[in-house]
Amino acid sequence: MATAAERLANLRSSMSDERRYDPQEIEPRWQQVWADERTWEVSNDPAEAHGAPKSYVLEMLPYPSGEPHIGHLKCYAVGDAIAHFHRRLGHRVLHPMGYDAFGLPAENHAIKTGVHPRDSTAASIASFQRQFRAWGISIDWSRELGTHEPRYYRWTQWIFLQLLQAGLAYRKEAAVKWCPNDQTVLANEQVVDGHCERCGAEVEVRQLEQWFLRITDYAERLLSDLGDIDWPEHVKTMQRNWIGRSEGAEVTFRCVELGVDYPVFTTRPDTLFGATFFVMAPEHPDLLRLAQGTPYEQQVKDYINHALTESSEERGSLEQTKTGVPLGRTVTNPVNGEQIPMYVADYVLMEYGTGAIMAVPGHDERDHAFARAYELPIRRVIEGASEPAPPDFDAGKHGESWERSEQSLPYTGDGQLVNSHADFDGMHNREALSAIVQWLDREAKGHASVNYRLRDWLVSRQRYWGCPIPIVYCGDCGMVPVPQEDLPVELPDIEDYAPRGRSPLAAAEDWVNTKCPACGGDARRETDTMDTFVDSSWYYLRYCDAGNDQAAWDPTALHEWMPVDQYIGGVEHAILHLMYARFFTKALADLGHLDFQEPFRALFTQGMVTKDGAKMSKSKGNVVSPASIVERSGADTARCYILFVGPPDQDADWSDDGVEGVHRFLGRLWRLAVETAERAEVPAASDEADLELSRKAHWAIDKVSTDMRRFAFNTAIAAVMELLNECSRLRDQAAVSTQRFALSTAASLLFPFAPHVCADVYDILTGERVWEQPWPQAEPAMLEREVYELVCQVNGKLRDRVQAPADASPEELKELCLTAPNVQAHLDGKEIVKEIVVPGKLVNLVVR
RNA sequence: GCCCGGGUGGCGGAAUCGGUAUACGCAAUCGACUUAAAAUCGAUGGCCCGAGAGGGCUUGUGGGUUCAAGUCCCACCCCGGGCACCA
Repeated sequence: MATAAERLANLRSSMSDERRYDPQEIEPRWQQVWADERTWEVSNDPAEAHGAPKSYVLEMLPYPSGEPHIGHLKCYAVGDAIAHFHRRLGHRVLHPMGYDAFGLPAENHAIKTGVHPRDSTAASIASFQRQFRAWGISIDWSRELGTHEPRYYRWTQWIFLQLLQAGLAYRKEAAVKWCPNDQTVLANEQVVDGHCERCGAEVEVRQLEQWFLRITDYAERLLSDLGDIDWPEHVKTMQRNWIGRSEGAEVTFRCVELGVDYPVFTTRPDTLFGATFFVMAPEHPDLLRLAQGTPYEQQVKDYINHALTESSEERGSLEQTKTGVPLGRTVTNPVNGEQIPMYVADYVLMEYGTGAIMAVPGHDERDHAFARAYELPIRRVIEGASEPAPPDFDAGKHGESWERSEQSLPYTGDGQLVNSHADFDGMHNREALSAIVQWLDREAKGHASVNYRLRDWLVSRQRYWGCPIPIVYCGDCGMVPVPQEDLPVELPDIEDYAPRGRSPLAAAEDWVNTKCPACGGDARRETDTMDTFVDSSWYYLRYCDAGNDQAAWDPTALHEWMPVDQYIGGVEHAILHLMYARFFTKALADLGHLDFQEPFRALFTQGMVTKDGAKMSKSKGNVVSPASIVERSGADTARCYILFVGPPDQDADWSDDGVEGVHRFLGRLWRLAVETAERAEVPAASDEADLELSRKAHWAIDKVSTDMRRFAFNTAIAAVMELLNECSRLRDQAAVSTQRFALSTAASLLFPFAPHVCADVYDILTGERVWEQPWPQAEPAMLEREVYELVCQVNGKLRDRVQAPADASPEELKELCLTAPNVQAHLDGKEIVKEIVVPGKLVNLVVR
């Protein structure tokens, strides 16, 4: 590499009259330096840290499909800026990269084009690698991984077996979405309006044996530990809603005829006296037994069959009128001994609570709608103090008694209990709630209980392109885990990976037929693969010790780096990925493999990039390719623009004109640096201008430093623009040395956003490497001024501005304000009734 | 329906703790350089009135608190996102 002086000499001879900012020349040159010297690699050896604090900066790993898009550029531009900033603050930064390479899109693409997913994935990964290098992202490439590589998924399988051993993985029959045309199970995302995304056939529901992970065991901790992490509030709220904790009671209703107890979960035990019927979900296993021998037996069978084949979209529709069928049986309401009729209805969900509910039509909208449809009794048991009158209420006719009218039901608010029991009537419902639960507890008819919306995680996929589940089925031994030393169970390299009936792997006879690890007899492999979200639930751990082929990780390596200090990614992962990763961390910690509870200490979610206000999509033809921008304007321009256009956590609209503006700015910086580097040392023509430029540089250091910490990259870049504008304005008045200082400071501050041109500018001006310099420090003295502009207001309106000494007393400031010419004009004989003096800012005179 | 974001010039946006609204950039207009254009450099710029000095108005709408409100409070309108028969 030529020295700065040699390069300047070259520039002089090659472009005698004009220097052009040429990112195509600058960017590869610096990328080469960083690649040759492996600048961004970091070791796990704490001895090499020299006491520097660690910082793990991580962007969500990309799903390699096709070319990187503009959203990737934004994500990695944000992450790289933070990584660079932390390095310059003296931290040891881990900033790795990998690929979430298994999954349905690659497989569907493969089925469509006939290219094997292995090949299309490899091509896409190569394209991501090229782009990441071209963007100049500071990645530790020594830790690169792909979740589809056996050396990675060997440990995914190991984790699965750990969970199995701990009882956190289990098999259960479950209803899955089935496309009768493609003969395959579909993921929920592949079902669009009840139809197969690919062929359009109507989707059916099938009962199949599936693998689940017991995330529900962790519901409470996943909820409560949200308090310990620095995540955006809206993401935490989404997770809270998804976990959906409800407090209430479990209450037992007995079917005397059959002698069976049916517990229900309710959040409103205070309305128990208003329960006038009882409803079970169509999937409830006892329905046929209950209906047997009653006049409703056939109706119940028909209803169940119909309900189970209906798609969840149809069933879930709120508009749909409530349907159901009586079971011909009754249960006893435990609080008053009433016999209430039992129904089956599809508005009750089997997966929540106990799959059965007590129906209180007076105080629940759904139960009310059902009661109206089937003419069931509706009883008021709570009276609100300020219930709104029904729209058709006529005060003259009914007096004050409308509250008791059935017209105003259902009422879901708070109030006093009525029509319940002498012990509870008149009580406020909140008090009655706990009183009734205590009573139930004493009578052994119920108890306080908590329910969650969160369901266990269905992880099996009947698909080819995924991590095989390391299980073998033996005729004699049953289900046998593959021993750890036999891992990985490699995904066989089959040609016919199109799904037919069961998993495509079932057709790979050589692979499926195996020996039982326990008894050595004939056995068959599990043919389902794992959901891709399993692969990405632990990759951040593997980066810490990516080369380890003896274990998933060495605990000391994790101890060194985890948890991730700053995680960056799109909000679209607010629930699934971020919940699964938290679950894995907690489960692995419980199994003694980790010594921390939360994987991501801080989270930043970046906004979408749109074009003309719309999401970019191939069908709209409004896709902006990062590669073409980088080719035309350079990576520095592309990265800076995407951060300058607006706050990075908000959506941003792409504008080609805006890109031009940023490109001009970088060009101005570079040209002014080259010109200044060539100038001989000249003292300041104006000491005042010289000081002003120095001050502006220190102001920019201060401004950019605070903006970096609050992810306000747009205003940080604006501050460097202001500094550069000042450099241009004062170029002939300030000393050349001050110019050099100001320009190299600009480059130093902008380096996290535009690393190539800033490395070049810094080198040209100083001969030093900017990434090896500590982050600049503003001198406090340079941030203070001896005079400032005092704002003079009369009655809160700005009337004048005067120069005020920084150390002036409030009295002096008031006097200064009074002498301001335009203030005088507005006082004009009026009486000053109040004076507000805010030193450093303004004086406000209130006159009458 | 419920829960989150957001609404500021022609446009993207700034205003960090209630204290100069419109930083920075784009687009625009004018000027310099040029035979010319591009590139570059310099200047102007919220709206209305005024020759100017200056004045009035302005942060989705309507109210309120305050010496002072884009910022706080109340009510409403619009846009975007998440969840949605979870008992």
